[in-house]
Amino acid sequence: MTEPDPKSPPRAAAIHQALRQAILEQALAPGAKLPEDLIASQFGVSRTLVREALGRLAAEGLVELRHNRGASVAAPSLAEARDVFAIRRAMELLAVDALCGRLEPAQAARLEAHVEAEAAAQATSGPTSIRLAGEFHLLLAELTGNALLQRYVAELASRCSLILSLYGRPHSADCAVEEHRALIAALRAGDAPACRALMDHHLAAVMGRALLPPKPGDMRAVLARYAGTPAPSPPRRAKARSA
Amino acid sequence: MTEPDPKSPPRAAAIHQALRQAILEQALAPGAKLPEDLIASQFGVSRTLVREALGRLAAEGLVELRHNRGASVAAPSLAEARDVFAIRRAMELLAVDALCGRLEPAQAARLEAHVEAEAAAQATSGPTSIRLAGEFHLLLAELTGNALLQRYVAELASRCSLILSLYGRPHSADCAVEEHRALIAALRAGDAPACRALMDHHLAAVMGRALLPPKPGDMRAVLARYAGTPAPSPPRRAKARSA
DNA sequence: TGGGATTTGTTCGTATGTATT
DNA sequence: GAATACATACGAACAAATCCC
Repeated sequence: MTEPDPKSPPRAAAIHQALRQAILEQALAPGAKLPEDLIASQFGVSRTLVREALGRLAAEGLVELRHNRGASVAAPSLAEARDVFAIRRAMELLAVDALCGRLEPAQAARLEAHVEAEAAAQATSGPTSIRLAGEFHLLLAELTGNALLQRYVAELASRCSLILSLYGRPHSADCAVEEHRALIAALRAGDAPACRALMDHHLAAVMGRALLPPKPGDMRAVLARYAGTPAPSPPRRAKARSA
Repeated sequence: MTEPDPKSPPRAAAIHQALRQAILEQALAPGAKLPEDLIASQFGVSRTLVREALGRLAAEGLVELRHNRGASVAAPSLAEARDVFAIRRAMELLAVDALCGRLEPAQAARLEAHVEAEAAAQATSGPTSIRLAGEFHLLLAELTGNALLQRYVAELASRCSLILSLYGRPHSADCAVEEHRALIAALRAGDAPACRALMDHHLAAVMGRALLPPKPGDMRAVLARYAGTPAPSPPRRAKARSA
């Protein structure tokens, strides 16, 4: 009416976004039940919209939907974590390949401004720092101009956040800023191998944080899983759930 | 209880699958409207289940969902086609990387049996031949053991089919069989560069079919679009519907 | 094992928004 | 340009399944 909204405000998307944020911030822990009725009353809407939002979240892998048994926050297994990481790595390498040597000045400026914001937030706000570190990768995907890649990276990054909240350390973004800076430099220089290596190392650091939780001793076994080789530990079963 | 059905029959999934098949077989042409009421009565269910199915199809990129304007079969632009192809290429290269040199005998046997089925169908049934050619790629993804990769490849292959039905030739699977055989050989030999090159060439052939449609004359204009340059043909409108 | 409370799956009706004459 | 016809968005109620005691 009098409001400047060009599109009508999509109501289901608001619920979707709110639940998504709650999950990623661990306000809703992995495995937590998500009763439709409760959520509906909490948001002041009917169950229909909640259902739709839960359906989308399930498509993104953030919630698990069991027939006649309702929805719950996803609790990915380590095997699923490995799958997600492998695909995220491929997608982000695709992004840097597309950008390497083709970065326009305005795009480089956006990246550098973002990293500066990261550096600024690093000193003060913890949550903001984490959020910005993740959004750097979204920005990379966006700059490729490939909308589908952007969607996939967003989805995969979200699942990574959930996985890190399950298995990982609290995520110290200390190193991330420097690694982001180095990547931008390599992109500007058009050094494709360096770009790939930097991105690879950067993501491997994230993976490592997820896989070396309590005891540094089983690092080798954990890495063996990531490599996909059942080599030195045959009696290990792949059913490691709820650990 | 007495029935062997391990899961209850998900009714929405049936509608989803039926619509999906109808779209991929071009029984529903790109751009065609999909009225909830009509589909609901056709399937003998309420509009709610149809809505859910349409939502999933929209998440897969097979239908477009405009607010307050209903659903229609997706009609991807050439820019979207380029995006989909680029990501599919990365995903399938990831699959061959994971499989190269690690193919177990049973897995290799499955692949070869599939290719033999392709060869057999090639002489007789056209639709079956097309279906099997696509399922070869799904089988590759499945053999990696990465369930998420499998889902993504399935999704991307579906969108590719839709794109080919819009812009491509009728798809002659003649060459595919030989290319599939060559890829299996390279996977067994553990020749990673050859694997990547073969898969790359194979997918590039599919892309090429989509991009050189009726007249070889406007190839340049088409390629210009793919490059992302609006250069030589500004008066073209993107409204090509209901053709 | 069984019964009741709770939650989900589904249907149908109404209001709102869009396309058409 | 306004009124009509139609399709969609959303909500409330019914039926079925699950969970808990």
